[in-house]
Amino acid sequence: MANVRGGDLSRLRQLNALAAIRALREAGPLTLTALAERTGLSRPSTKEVVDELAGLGWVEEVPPSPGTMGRPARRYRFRADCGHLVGVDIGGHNIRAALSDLDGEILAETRQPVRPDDPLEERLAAIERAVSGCLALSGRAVSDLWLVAAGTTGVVSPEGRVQFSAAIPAWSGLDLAGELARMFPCEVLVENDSRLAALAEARRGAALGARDVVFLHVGRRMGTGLIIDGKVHRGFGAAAGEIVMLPEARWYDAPDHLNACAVVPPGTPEEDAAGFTLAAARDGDPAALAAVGRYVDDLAVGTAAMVLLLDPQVVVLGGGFSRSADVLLGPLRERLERACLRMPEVRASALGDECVVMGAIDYAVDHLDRHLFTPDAGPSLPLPQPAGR
Amino acid sequence: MANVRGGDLSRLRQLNALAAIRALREAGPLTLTALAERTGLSRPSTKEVVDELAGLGWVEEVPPSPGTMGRPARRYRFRADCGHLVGVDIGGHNIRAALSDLDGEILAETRQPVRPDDPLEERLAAIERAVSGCLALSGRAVSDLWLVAAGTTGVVSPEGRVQFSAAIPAWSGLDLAGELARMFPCEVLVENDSRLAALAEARRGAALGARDVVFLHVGRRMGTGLIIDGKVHRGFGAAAGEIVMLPEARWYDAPDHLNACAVVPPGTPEEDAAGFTLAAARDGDPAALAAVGRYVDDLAVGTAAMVLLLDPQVVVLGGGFSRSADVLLGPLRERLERACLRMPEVRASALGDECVVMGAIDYAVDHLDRHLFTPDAGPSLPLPQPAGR
DNA sequence: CTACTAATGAAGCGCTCCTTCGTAAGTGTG
DNA sequence: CACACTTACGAAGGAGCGCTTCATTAGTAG
Repeated sequence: MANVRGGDLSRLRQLNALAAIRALREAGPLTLTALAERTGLSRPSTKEVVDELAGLGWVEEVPPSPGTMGRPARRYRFRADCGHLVGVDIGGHNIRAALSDLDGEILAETRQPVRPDDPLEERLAAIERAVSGCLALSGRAVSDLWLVAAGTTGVVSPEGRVQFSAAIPAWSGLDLAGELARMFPCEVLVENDSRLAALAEARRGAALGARDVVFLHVGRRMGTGLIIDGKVHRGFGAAAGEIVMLPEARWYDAPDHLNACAVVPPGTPEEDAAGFTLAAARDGDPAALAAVGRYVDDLAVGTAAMVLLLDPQVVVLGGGFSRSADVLLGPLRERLERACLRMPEVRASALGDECVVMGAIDYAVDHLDRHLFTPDAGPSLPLPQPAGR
Repeated sequence: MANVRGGDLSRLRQLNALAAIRALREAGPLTLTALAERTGLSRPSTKEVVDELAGLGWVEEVPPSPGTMGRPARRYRFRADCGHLVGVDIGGHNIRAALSDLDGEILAETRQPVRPDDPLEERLAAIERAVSGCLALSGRAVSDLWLVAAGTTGVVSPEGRVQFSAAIPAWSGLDLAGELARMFPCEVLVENDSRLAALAEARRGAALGARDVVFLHVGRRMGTGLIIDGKVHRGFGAAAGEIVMLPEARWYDAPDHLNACAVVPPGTPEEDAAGFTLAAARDGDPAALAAVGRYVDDLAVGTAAMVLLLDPQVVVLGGGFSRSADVLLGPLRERLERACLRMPEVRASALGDECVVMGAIDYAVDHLDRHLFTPDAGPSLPLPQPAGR
């Protein structure tokens, strides 16, 4: 049982202000009458609340909608642009950054190519370049940032330290949250990239609206992200989703089936091999199809374990190989049908390469919602003084 | 974003009344001053709130604690006895029922032996007998019941229908929630028994305080229950936790290792066989120890899958075989150490056979808390008119 | 019996929301 | 272009809730 605190009149006002903000964020610009209806307050009270919020910079008036009967009503909107969020995707070959407003609307995006064996400093510098790029593109200063959320490969500790990363050797052991906190004068969040990808698919992608989602990162490396009851599931030690480590789930070596296919030209670097097999399978090549079959056989084992255990509404196929989702989805569904008690929907990622950045943004938005716009949780309004414009 | 409703003064009073109730439930009898401190209200306001709650029957005065300096303060307590809950455990061989007050404090318990192949009517009658027994023992009438929560083996649909039960043949397809609703004039909840057992262990058993818990039901049949973020995880179609169905998890046939051991006397009925092996293993019999080793080998595979996937704080070993936890825990820990990224605590059930009934009670308490004692969720106070005494 | 301690109860104040009503600012029609 | 109609605005008056203050009461300690 969490909060036992009661409150006085000012608390009631705060509650009503929060309700007004939530209503405006959900339904866009609203007239006083419409807002009063949604919040359940009377019009005069609504007016007072809105005036107060306008004074604080959270809300502003927009021109009335023309062509209506009667006296035109003043309309107000939530100023999603009074603060900004940055999401970063730290991958082996690319650093992506995106800047959004408080509603998670993307305002700018950048990409910085890097190499897996780049030294630590170079990669950190690339992160800084990527974010600076976003700020420049959108005409904002670093002081406009309220929150930076980063997703990275590897196991991330609850405190934001990278415990171990197979994809980025120099990354293991790094206090990523600390480095980012040194870089940016605002709060910093760090999460595992697959978990953020899962969140993005659940919030705006292939699993829109679902509260229980399993995200499969299929590619040269395998990974998973779980959304449970609408929230990212981290686990007690932030190590959830690491089913790849279980030999019996047959995930770790699964991509080898695609690499070892006869259709791959000799001498192809390992990182490009699977692409040939998947392409050939799409064209109907029997050897490639067989290889894909063996790959999906393995993929389905770990996936079935997750589906049986969690009974998600949707399974989303993401990661590099999901570009070949047309080749993979059918066989995967077929095997899951046989193995699962209740067949979930199985869909391809709708966000592709943007998945992790989007997820980082959504994660930041969630954090804000919870800490700023939810009663009984944290300091509540009014905190980060929204800029005067 | 859930609730967008604001509220007026009466809402504030409701919030404060709820805060007072929660404080009293958490900390037992409190004086006005103590309650005022906890709720953050002033003393006069607290008085008014308490008076109102006393009028409604939610709260009552208790004698002041003697031997204090100054004028003795009046003390108040939450009347946990103003409503009652029943939990039922519907197993193959036993029907257990328990009656508790609104705080989940057990007031009476009964057990009715049944047989797996009993006809439907007989089993339903046994449920009714078990509950009547509790009512008689505690001197309550069926009209005092606010909520009945039942746990049953098998897959239970979100609506409370038993989809399939291997342990109780006649049970499959039954609209259990409907049957119970016909039996009792109050709200009825139905859940899978392993999930309720998991909840009990997380609330008052071996995993007390943990928010992410994996409960393993080890016995003649295998099952699991998941507590995620403090709540029972059902999954979208209420089919979560059915990892037994996955051949690769090697759970379904795992008990056979114990049944097939040489130490089991020939002619032993299958349901008693494992007991001999576990007992012999405790005495150090090499053949039995080897059989237990093979059993745990299999058990550990599915368990490792769950631990890797969910990263729980605690894994609880429950079910019939958990009476031999001393024999099982060591080998299981050893195998998990090797397989898992972060080793969870592995503990034996603290509640034993009472696990499911307790869980049913806890589930009912949770339901009440959410619907009655939490702001912004459901009808809120005052609803089921608490009895006058 | 007196001093001290701590809770009680009543009175007065301020804040927030509500309802009501007259006024203002548009559109549509003759 | 004036009028009726529609819809929103703004001010005024009233009720409910929580706060602070202070005299009073009911105990214990010496």
